[in-house]
Formats: sequence, structure tokens, C-alpha cells
Amino acid sequence: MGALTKIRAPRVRHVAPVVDKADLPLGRILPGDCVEAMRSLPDASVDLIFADPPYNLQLGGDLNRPDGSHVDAVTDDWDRFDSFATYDRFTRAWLTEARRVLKPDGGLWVIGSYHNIFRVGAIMQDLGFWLLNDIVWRKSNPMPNFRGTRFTNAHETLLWASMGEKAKYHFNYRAMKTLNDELQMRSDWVIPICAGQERLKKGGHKVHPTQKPEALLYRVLLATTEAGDVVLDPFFGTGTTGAVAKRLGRNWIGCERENIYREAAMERIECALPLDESALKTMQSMRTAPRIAFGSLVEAGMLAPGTELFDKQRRFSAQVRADGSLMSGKECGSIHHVGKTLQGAPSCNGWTFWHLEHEGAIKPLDALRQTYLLSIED
Amino acid sequence: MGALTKIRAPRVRHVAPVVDKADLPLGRILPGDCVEAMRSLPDASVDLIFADPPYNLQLGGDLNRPDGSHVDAVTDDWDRFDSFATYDRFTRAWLTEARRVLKPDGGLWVIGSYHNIFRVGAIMQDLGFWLLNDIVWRKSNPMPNFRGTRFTNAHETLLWASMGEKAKYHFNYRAMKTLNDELQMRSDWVIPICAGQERLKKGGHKVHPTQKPEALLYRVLLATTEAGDVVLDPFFGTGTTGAVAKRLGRNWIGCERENIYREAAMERIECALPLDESALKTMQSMRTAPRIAFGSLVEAGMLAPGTELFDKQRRFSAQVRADGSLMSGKECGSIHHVGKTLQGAPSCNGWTFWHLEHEGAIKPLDALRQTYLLSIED
DNA sequence: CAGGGCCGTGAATCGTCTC
DNA sequence: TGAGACGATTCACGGCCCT
Repeated sequence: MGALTKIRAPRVRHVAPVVDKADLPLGRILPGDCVEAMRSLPDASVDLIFADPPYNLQLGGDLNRPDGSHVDAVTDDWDRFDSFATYDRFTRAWLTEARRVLKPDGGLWVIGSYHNIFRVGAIMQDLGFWLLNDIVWRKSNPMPNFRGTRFTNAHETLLWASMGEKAKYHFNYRAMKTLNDELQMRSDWVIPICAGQERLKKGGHKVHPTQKPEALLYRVLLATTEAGDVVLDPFFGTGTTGAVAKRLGRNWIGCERENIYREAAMERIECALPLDESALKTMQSMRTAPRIAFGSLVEAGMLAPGTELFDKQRRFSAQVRADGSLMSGKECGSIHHVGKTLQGAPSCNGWTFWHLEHEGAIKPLDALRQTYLLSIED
Repeated sequence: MGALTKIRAPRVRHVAPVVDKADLPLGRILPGDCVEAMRSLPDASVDLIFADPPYNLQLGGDLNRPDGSHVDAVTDDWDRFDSFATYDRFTRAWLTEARRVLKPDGGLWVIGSYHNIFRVGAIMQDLGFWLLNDIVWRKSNPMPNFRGTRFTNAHETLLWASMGEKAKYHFNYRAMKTLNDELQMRSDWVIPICAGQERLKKGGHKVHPTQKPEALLYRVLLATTEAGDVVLDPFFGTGTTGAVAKRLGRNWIGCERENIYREAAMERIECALPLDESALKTMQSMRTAPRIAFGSLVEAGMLAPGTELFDKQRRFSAQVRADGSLMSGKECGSIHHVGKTLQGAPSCNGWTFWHLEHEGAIKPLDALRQTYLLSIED
């Protein structure tokens, strides 16, 4: 009953544009310490942050404080605790700024290894970020463990979080499913390490020790941003995030202390070619597609009142009525409601449950909806 | 020169047996809270701890599959914590006791998901445990994400740690490599979830909501314990750790609060069949096997002084001398040193580099070492 | 008027084992 | 052979009423 009265305008993202994009340093790399650099950005101005912070731990090597001063090598227990504490302070500092500049429906990605990721993850939770997935980047060609003392360290971990437990966030479910041959994308991604042509080199040496593969960023940005979104990378390095953002039609902002990386990144991003607009269009999920009321199919004449509908096994049948409601015996209501009640199920998707006979074949209602959707596009 | 002076007795594990195994409750499940239960164990008495603590899932409402059926979720009391702070206190408490009962060269494994593993990992580091690997258990058949709101949560994480940065630990590199078709075992393991015959059921319902697959424990115990070691599981559940420990000839101790799980576990472990001894011996690591000096082969009469050795391509040759040193032209020293110098290589494993002719066939020295190893066993 | 709670509509599944 | 069951799951969202 009354299905027609429920027709709504297609939903849009209704986070108020507090910040004008023109006020943001889009397509620029901010020099200096990332915490300082982020301070120059307004609150709630960024859609996504991708961060590849220093793993800086336990390498017997260097650890820098947020202010850039150097921490002496860690030898005894006291120093070890001191260094974890220092790393934690550094992490809390940049994550706090990240949180400030992110929109309420923004997303955060951080990549790390077992040296730092547990500290980062715990601090993210402490600051109120809500973990959505931990993603395993499974390297198809990892470095072997030469000394045979441990398992080959063949993966790194990415954390994906929203701003809070109840916060909205963006996930292009349909695009990911398409990318994965019509199966749901899993939390483990097999991607080769960055090598060959893609690896930036100067004088035969790699420019950056931990350059990430573009395929990794491609999947991250495709999954959790829309074209036109603003993506911030506080540890920009040689600009993989910027290069992929440009290709995918996303805006980007970087922070990077090292002059040499900034230069390499800008040069690289200049060369990146944006995909054209039609290539950028991704599969939409039903949830974000315009919502179609069943009644509008009747209204449009695609389905005559009185048409008989069946479930696939023909255990149930029902009749379409002029107002877009369904009737089956004494039961009447929406296609979903009648399907649910007849089955005694907790819920029912009427679009896939009900079928109709058309030229001898049985088709689900959903096929009709697809046809209708195409007819009203553009 | 003077290679004989370098001959050492085969190394043995030289952690003093502070505790007599007879004083430990081997093959028993201690009832009650695991922290209390562990208090009854002596200091430094356990070789390995495998822990599967509550994950603190914080589940919301009900979940139905698209077909309307209901998902049987983990709603047990033991998985509910008020806050991260409460969970952290709990974690610190049991990890502290775990640390006390572990031997200085003991190992710790903890399994978890993104809900808890970052807190656990950070606390492990804070307590002084040294992370050796984070292992990804990639489920071949995970539960899908029915709502299409995230990536399919297709893995869990295991942390493997030693008692400290400089602490010794046990890793059966060779056994892992054998298990993995002569490739180094990686940090990501593909193992199916526990289902079918293996899953303990009572009245058609699963006995424990989160029973782990035996294949997982098999790999953990094979990798990081020796036959006869003492393995403790503070969250014993239905005793997967005990069952696999028994199969592999390891001693086990469990802690479990729930009477019903203890009973199911004991019954299950009774039925587990230990592998026979020869099957267990097949995969000993060269690294943990007693170290053999080349000279001892000469000493044992397995190799006569004067025997001619070649590299595989017969580019180089050398003569064995009575003291276990090698001579090739003017070059003399250990089998490794001479091999290295002749090739001009930075290093050389003499055991695999040098070969000898025996009954018409060419065999590497290593084959001789294997024979010798077998002869001195037991 | 902000925010919490209730309610109705509606969108959404993969691999494996059992019967 | 095919239908059904099921697994550590932080798994929707908007409108409206009520405080």
C-alpha cells in the first residue's frame, strides 16, 4: 500500500561543505614536519588520509622524535621502554592532527609492519578511531629470511578506520567486488612489491627505501574515496599516493620533510596521466544508486496491474495492484513485506524473491528494475 | 690452521633445568581463572605458551544471512569487557603471569583479530616480549560480509615472541621448509577454519564457539617446540593445543574456567593418537642439531686424511689433513675458509661446497654429516 | 532543538561439509 | 546430485516520536 508515497529523491552525501576546496593546498607538497604542516589545514577538510609513517623501531638504528631530534640507539631495557614511549608520542601527535583535519565521515589508512603497527593500532583505538578492517598486503615476491631464523616476513598490515563507532564512512563495495571477479574483496590482498620500471631510481640507486606499489594505493583509493575527494598523505615520500590520486581523479595534498623526496615526487606526479572520466565510472552498489520504488515500475507501464508474481520454486504467488502493492490471499503490502510474511522469514528482498513470466521465461523483478534504471539515466 | 683447536662438543640446550617436570601438572587442565591457575606453576618452567584469549568482539545486533537464516554469533560472557582499559588490564595480568612461568628461552604465541590484537601486541612489547613474526592465518573459507559494508574479514593474526631482544628461542627452520615444499615458510599461512568432523559438537550444536583448527596448532608446535617440551595454554577451551601436543609428543598444561569445556577437552585428548617416534625425528633442523666439527668426521674414521675433495664442477680440489683442516695449494684452513678463498667469495658453506667421490658417485660433505648425525643420536 | 530509541523498509553471501 | 547449513561479525538507514 502507498508505495508511491515513499518515492524519494536520490540520496546525496549531506556532510556540509564547511571548507571551500579552493582554500586547500591541493596538488601541493607541504614541506617540514607533518604535524606542523597539518596544522595549516582547516578542521574537517579532508576526505581520506593515507599514512605510511616511519617504522623506525628496533632496527638497531635511528629513531627521531616528532621535533626531529635524534634518539640514541636503544641498548638496555630502560632505553627500549623510552623508545617505545617516544614512538608512541610521535604517533599520538600526528594521529591527533589527522583526526582534526578529517571530515566526520572521513577515512584513515595506516600501513606498517609488526615493529610499529600494534602501537599504531592501539593508539588509533584510544583516540576514538573505529577499526573497520585490518588488511594484509601479502607480497607475492618478498625478501627471503636469509639467516633462517624466522618465518619469511612476507606481508605488511594496513589499518582502515572511520572517525568513530557510529561515524559514516565510504566503501565502494560494488567496485571492489567487480575488481575481484564478482567475489567480495577479502582482507588479504596479493600485490607485488614495488620494483622494475615503477621503482624510482637515481644514479642506479632507489630514491626512497620503502616506495609503495601503485597497485596498493589504487585499491585503497578506489575502495574508499570518490572522484573529486581530497586525499592527504602526511608521509608523502616519493608521492605514490599523489600519483595514484591524480590518475583516479582525486585531489591530493602531501607533507614531506625531505627536499629530495619532494622533488622526485613532483616530477613523478607531473608525468602521471589522469584516467578519462568514463573510465573512472565504477560500478555502483544498490545502496548508493537511485532508489526505485516498485510502484514506479507500475506507473511507468513496465508492469501491468493484475500481473501474477511467483517465487522461484513457485511455492507462493501474488498479484500486482494499481498502487504498487502486492496481494496474496489476505496478505497485502510491499513486495518485501508480503514475501517476508508468506515465508515467515525475518526479512525478504522482494526484488530478488518475486519473479514474473515473460515470453516463456521466468525473470526476477530485479531484472525489470535494472531496465528501468537504465531508462532514466542521464 | 689449527682447526682441531676449534672442535667443540656438540652444543646442547644449556638452560639449567631449574624445575623438575615431575613437579608440573602435565596433561592436566587447571580449573578457574587462568591468572590464578598460572600462579600455581613455578617460575621459568614452561617452554612455550599458546594463548587464544577472548577477542573483545563488541558485537551489535543480530545478523542474518541474505537467505534470512540467523548467524550464531559469539555472545558469551567471557568475551564481554566494558572498555579498552578493562581489556588492557586483563591482558596485562595474564601476560605478566605468562612471562613469569616461561623459561628464558621460551616462546609465546597469541592469536587474535583486529578487535584485540593491536592492544595485545603493544602490551607484549611493553612487558619486554620481543616480536619475532606476526603470522597471518588466511582462512580459505571465511564467513562473507553479508551487508557489503566492509572487506570480508578473511584472516586472523598470530604473534610470536621471545622473552626479550637478546633472548634465545627455538625455531625449527628446517622442519618448516620441509613442510613448505622446500621453500621458506612465509608469514602467511592458508588454513581452513575448523569445521566438519574436526569440529566438536554436542546435540548438533558446536561445543565451543571459536574452536581452532588442529592444522594451525600443528604448525605452531612443530615450528617452535621440540618433542618433550612443556606447552601451556592459558585459554584451553576444548583443548586443540592439548590434542596436537599429544600427537606431537609434547607435554601440555591447560587452564580453563568452564567445566563444560574442560570435560570436552579431556575426552577429546584421550582419543588423540601420538605419532610414533621415528615420524617425529624426520625433520630436525641443522641449526638446532648438535654442531658437528669437520674434524670429528676425520676423528671418527668416516673420512681418511688425504682424501681428495672437489667442488661440484671440479674447478677446485683440496686434501683433507689429519687435524680436520683442508689444504689446496698454499691455501689451508677450515672447509669453509678454503672454499671461500678459492672462489674469492664473501662466504662459503664448506659442507655443501665440497664433495667427495664414493663408489663412483659424487656426494657433498653434508651427506657424510647426516650419516654421522644419525650415528650419534640416542 | 539535539540526540536517543524504535520501527519499517530494504539490501546483502563464499567455501565447505552434511544429509 | 542438489539443497541446506554454517563459520570470532565490531555488517543499514532514515523517519519519527519522545525527552
